[in-house]
Amino acid sequence: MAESNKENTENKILNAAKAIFQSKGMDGSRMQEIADKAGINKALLHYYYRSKQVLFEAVFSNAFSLIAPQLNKILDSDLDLFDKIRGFAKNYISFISKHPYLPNFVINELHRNPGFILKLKEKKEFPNFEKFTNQINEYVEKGLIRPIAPEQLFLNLISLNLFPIVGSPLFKLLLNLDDITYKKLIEDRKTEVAEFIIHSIKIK
Amino acid sequence: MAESNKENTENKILNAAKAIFQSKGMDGSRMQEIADKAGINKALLHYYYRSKQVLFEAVFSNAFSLIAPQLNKILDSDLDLFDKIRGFAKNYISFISKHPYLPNFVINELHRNPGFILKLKEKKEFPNFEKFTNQINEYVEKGLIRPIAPEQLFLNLISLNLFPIVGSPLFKLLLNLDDITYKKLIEDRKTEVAEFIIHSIKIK
DNA sequence: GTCTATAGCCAGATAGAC
DNA sequence: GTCTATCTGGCTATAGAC
Repeated sequence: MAESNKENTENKILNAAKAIFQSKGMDGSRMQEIADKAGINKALLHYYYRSKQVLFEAVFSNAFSLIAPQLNKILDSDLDLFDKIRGFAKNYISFISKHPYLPNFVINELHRNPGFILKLKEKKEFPNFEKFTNQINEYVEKGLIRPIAPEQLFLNLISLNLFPIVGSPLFKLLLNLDDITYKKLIEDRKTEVAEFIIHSIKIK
Repeated sequence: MAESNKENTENKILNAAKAIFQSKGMDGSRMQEIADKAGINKALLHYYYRSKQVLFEAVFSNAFSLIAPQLNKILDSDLDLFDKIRGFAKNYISFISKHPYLPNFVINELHRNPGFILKLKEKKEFPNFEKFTNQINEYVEKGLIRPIAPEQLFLNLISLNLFPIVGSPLFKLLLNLDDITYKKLIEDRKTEVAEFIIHSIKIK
């Protein structure tokens, strides 16, 4: 029970740590709780990861590395701009609905520990905006869309897709909606958001 | 040095607690740090607020009660819909730029402690959507804007305005922009966002 | 590799003098 | 009201047996 079990335990730890850290953050998480969730004890947790900090960084780094490829998959594709926007809304909302803590987790921890920013800048892959930027400028020149800064369009695209999910507890409260009604609202956005953006930029 | 100083100390405590809690959250904040920032010691802090939890709830409740009136001020005004959207973008981005931690703080703590949701539902004032909803439906009927669910327009309005500020560390990293360039991008949004929305819904 | 037991520290809370 | 000193509990981390 050596090698294969080691893999097994390590995976159990990472999954447990991911669940706990992503929902409670670094400060709100307890090593004991992670150990319990992984079905082991604290000492073994420290045997695999010397410290809470090290374990946390493994989880954070992993979480962050999910984001960029997911963005690239669409931004960097060969689709027509309007289909790209439609595909992004449809896929990204599904993706984030499955990992609803991810964006807030990353934002919080980047803020809590700005040191991460430098670390990430060194090693990680970032989304490649060149194709997306070129495409937008090209569409503007051809008179297919009205002039807009690619960065602004990107901010709009992400904000419209992510924030209603990230901020769902707040929105539910403000709009006074129950879970089911709100979920339906989000489901509708898989098409709504794309149409909203396309209506805004497309020249008829 | 009784009454007047009590007010004074209590204010110093609340301001210090607000600053610490809103940037570090409940779990990441230390009573010692709040005491230091208020220029007093821990014992006095506990004299005014029996426990960390009580102090935190005072700060949270106060933070939340800033949000609704700020929304109402515009949603519930007598402005033309398009001016309302323009006014919202201009004012709300300024407001949030001054309190950048507020939305995330509220979202995180609502998630961390869902008990707050019930408490808030009991006592707090919420934004009044009736006027806004009626106005949208009226504009749709008159053929001034294309059909859109008022809730979706609300989500779009808030998301476009808030998320680029809430998620600034993430966006700076993804777009690889320095603080000054990003700040300029946000500044531009005070007019960009409104035009983006109006282009999307207005029938020419 | 995995466990039990415990060291050592840190933070919230209180006692009690002034 | 405000302070110094201290209690108490909980949490990270390690020692050491199996």
